[in-house]
Amino acid sequence: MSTIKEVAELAGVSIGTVSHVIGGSVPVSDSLRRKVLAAIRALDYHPNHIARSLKTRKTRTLGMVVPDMTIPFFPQVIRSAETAAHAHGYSVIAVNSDDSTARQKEVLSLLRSQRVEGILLVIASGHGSQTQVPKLIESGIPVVCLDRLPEGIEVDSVCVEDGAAAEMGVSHLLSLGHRKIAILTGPLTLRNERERLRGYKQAIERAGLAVNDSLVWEAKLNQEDVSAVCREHLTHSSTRPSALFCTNGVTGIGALRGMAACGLSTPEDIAFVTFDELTAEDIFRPSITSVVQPAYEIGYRAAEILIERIQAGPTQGPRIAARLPATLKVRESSTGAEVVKVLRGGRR
Amino acid sequence: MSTIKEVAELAGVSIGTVSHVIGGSVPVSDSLRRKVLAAIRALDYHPNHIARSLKTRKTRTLGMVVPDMTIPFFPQVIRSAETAAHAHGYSVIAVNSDDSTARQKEVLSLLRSQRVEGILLVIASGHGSQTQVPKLIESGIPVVCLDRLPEGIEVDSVCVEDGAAAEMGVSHLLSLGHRKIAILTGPLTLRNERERLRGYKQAIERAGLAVNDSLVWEAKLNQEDVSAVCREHLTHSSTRPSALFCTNGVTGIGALRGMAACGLSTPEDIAFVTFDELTAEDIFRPSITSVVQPAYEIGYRAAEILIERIQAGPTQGPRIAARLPATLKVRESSTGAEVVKVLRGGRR
DNA sequence: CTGTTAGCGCATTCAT
DNA sequence: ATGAATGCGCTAACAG
Repeated sequence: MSTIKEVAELAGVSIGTVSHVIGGSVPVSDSLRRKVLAAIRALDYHPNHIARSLKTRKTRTLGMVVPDMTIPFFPQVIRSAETAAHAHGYSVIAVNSDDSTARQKEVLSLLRSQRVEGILLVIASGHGSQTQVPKLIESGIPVVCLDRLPEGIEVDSVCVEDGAAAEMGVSHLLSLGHRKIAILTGPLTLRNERERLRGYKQAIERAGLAVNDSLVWEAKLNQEDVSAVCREHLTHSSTRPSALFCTNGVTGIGALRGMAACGLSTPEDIAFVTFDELTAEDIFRPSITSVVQPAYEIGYRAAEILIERIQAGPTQGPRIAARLPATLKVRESSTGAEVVKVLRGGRR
Repeated sequence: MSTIKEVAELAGVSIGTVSHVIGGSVPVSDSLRRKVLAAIRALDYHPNHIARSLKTRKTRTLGMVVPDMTIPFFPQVIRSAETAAHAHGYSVIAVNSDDSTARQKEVLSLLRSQRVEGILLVIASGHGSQTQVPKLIESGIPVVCLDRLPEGIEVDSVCVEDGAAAEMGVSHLLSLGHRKIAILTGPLTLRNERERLRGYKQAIERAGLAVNDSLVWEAKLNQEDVSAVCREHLTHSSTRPSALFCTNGVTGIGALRGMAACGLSTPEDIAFVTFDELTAEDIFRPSITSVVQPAYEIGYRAAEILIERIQAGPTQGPRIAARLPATLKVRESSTGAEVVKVLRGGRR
């Protein structure tokens, strides 16, 4: 791996000149520029970003932490963040936290050591407090939280309008005549899960019904736990709800599995609506009514906000809290029919 | 962001001593170590990897290039590679090439500038030659190719036994009595697509049939093109095959869409088998018979091989070509029944 | 055991 | 327009 020095020698100029033609900021005569470019090609020279960063104190790199890239929602967000970053000359390095606060701590520390200029963070769902975040921000590394927002921490954030989105899904079930609607959430340690639960309650109460706590089910974000919780609540037909609303894709898939395990199917036995799309709904049956998040926009906006913060410097401007509307895609799991309607969530 | 110097000052020791307690290689007295540790905590000090890397010429980082993380196969591979890397003290930074050779060139150059110690590469499918790869290897950066292997280039590789896997899928259709079996491949510029096609032909010929070129369909890796190709071949019932084999998840989904657009369904009108799983097959209908790749193992092995190469130094040992067996999951799209059988691909 | 020092490769003054 | 010199933060070799 050749260095700027070798390029300079081969071109017969000083390293300063080489640096100038690479940087482009300082003018260089055409003859020298040509020689330098030739030498660069001859040596297959690739500037050492490490050294450059050490000098300039800029890495042009964003860190991104997600719980688990194999959950389909996240690759979409990462990719759009990458696109936005790229448009501003930034790269993004994405890492998994395994949805563990301990591991999240490790990767944040790693990202810090790598001197990323900002961090896009989807927090882990464990109980650990998110004290790292203010530390990061204090120390000059802007953070934008996506999707899942931490408690009581001043930080820029981008997510869907959780409450309104959930309310939209549940209202849809109510409008279909359902009165006994259960909700299956992920860990309520996550604020967005609580928000979605709030939206559910609001919809129920607006319909003049009372919230029945025995219809509020909480599960961890893994298939086993979700299925177990479902089976526990679905075995007895007396207590069974007529409809089920799931607050995310993981609980959504798990619930369908749990229902299948109980010999129940949707929409025949239980009407079903979930956050997030589970599959190619145009092909597979039952097609599932979904509250769809604007995943692409969430990632894109988050990266843009982050880069703006970076470029604005450590200004203590007001925190940005972008809330994007979700879309309700009505399919047969709720209606029983194969009609597909689309409702846009209102921006409020 | 504090530096080692500040830590040293606060602790009242030299920067050498701080470096020693961090590195752990050189013994330090307990009293000093405690002081240093306290200073580190007090300052919330995070060692600058940039500076460290510049000095040690090691980044402990692997680069990984995939065409598109939103294709479900890739996040699995990335995650397992990350797991393997982490076990050896490495991080991985994954980037998308958008399946474009031009963009791939850019990101490889970027990765090189970032001085990653090795690269896991899933090549783009365009026509561009992969001359970058030998350059990378020559210059001391080991490369392991996954999934898609470049032409005529000496490089370590890990992928599924493409030919055998395809043959297994097609043989399954033959065993069901199908005689007019079409194959829908991705770009045949990709060797693995050609290998899968070879497996198809082998199965057909072993059954004593002749390969009919009009049943070999090729499409680009995007929904529009795949659907168009399908519709073109499926509209006339006279030329319609009784079964369709798709060589990857993208053409698989696209084909199902194309079939739906022609008013055809599987398994009733056309038996269907595809590489890769398309959805949660235990829940949605039709469940699709799939040739399943060991995604986790592919990523894991690839990372292990790469790290071994890195640690072995620029030895010119023999190239490793790991070929992993696929699994055939028989479901209703081929059999019409809801039985599920599982056949393991033989390791040969 | 502890401290001192010389670069790692590069961008950037500051001269010329 | 070009070049020489400085130092970013750190590790490793060495001296004490």
